[in-house]
Amino acid sequence: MLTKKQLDLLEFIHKRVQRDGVPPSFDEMKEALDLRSKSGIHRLITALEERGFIRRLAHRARAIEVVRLPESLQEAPPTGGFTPRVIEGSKPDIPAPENAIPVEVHAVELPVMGRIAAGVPISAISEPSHSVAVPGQMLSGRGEHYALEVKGDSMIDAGINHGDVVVIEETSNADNGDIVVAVVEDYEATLKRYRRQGSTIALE
Amino acid sequence: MLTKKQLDLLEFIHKRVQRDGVPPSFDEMKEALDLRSKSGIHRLITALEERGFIRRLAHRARAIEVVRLPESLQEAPPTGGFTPRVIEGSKPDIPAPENAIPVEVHAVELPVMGRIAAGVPISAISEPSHSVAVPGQMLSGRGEHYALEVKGDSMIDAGINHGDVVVIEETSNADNGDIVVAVVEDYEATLKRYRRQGSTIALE
DNA sequence: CCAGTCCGTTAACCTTTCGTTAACTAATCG
DNA sequence: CGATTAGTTAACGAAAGGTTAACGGACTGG
Repeated sequence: MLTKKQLDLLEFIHKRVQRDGVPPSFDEMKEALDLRSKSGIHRLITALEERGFIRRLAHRARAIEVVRLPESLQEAPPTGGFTPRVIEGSKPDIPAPENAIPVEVHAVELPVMGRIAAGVPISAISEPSHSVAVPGQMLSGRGEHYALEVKGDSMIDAGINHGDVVVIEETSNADNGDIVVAVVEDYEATLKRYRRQGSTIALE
Repeated sequence: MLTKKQLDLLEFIHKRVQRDGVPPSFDEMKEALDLRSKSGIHRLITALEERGFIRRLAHRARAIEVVRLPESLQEAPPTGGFTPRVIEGSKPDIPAPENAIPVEVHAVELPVMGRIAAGVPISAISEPSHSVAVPGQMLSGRGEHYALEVKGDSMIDAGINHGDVVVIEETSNADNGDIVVAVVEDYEATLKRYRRQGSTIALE
């Protein structure tokens, strides 16, 4: 996903944030990568932002935030790390009630069918890649549900950010203002807000 | 699902990402598969993408990401790790497998302890009001967890909106940049970003 | 045998990445 | 306000990387 340079820079930023709590300035990054100019940094930053690894505020000094790390930089569990693999809540001991039917299941496992762009359509809804547990409260009871991972920030106004997982309800109709999955040309999918005027449909 | 060639390429890409953190270029893949041309790689890559094993950004250098692996390449799960499996679609009726232990619980019910302001402190963390199911992926494995409902929009930059439910991990220390629950005067709670400079602590 | 798929190859072509210089604009601070 | 610091943009060339079209061989299932 990243070139060597991009990875190097990302790693440097991450280390600095960890150490100082403050992201480095362009000049500091320039030094770190042994460049003679900030322009190169600017371009790398842009590439990292485009790929969803960092988020930033234009024109603000040191306004860079590492959003996610590639697997290769993931911290080792020993200290301070966050290990999403171990499943352990506060009440891990569900005492397996003998010959009891699981009365109320408050969560349902939904398959994550792929990634979807909030804005620009990207590669299609494909095969389930993995699954997430979703609180029963989020399901409508009608229709099938599945999940998609969101790529990009263009639905940020609706509180849908890059990396979020959205739960989709399959339905045969949509109301004005609903957020829908629009499938373009049978293989590209995108998240849009549905709006109908008379007989025409607008996807915002 | 995959041809031998496709599998070989997928395996190679995966190994390279594991080893270097950087996906291989077309030329490198060409070498690895002992081809004389990048075109073949291009075709294989397209096939892999079509089948949902990789994801990529067109025209971007090394912008390939392995999304999932076929069973034949699956790594042995490290002790304590877990491999999320697609269990269920929408149907909440789990057939109650006879004399089976609930081996893997992918969700945990967490109590919602009240509401919290993102910005201005509001009424305290109180009694549990109800509970939500939370995907196991969101828990860290250490410490107790509970949930809070967010009121207000001042953490919107961090993707935390009004009405969201945040999952809190109880811990004895915080790192710079972490978002923490700050309790003021023993009864008011608020969500802030933690920042330490030398011996002083700033809550933004 | 034909149609269809997979695969290897050549070669031209286009786009991105990268380092660099230099000028410009936006925030910050006294 | 003016000086300073920090981030932004344009432009250029070289190198690296990705895309496309076209030809042909091997194989498979009607």
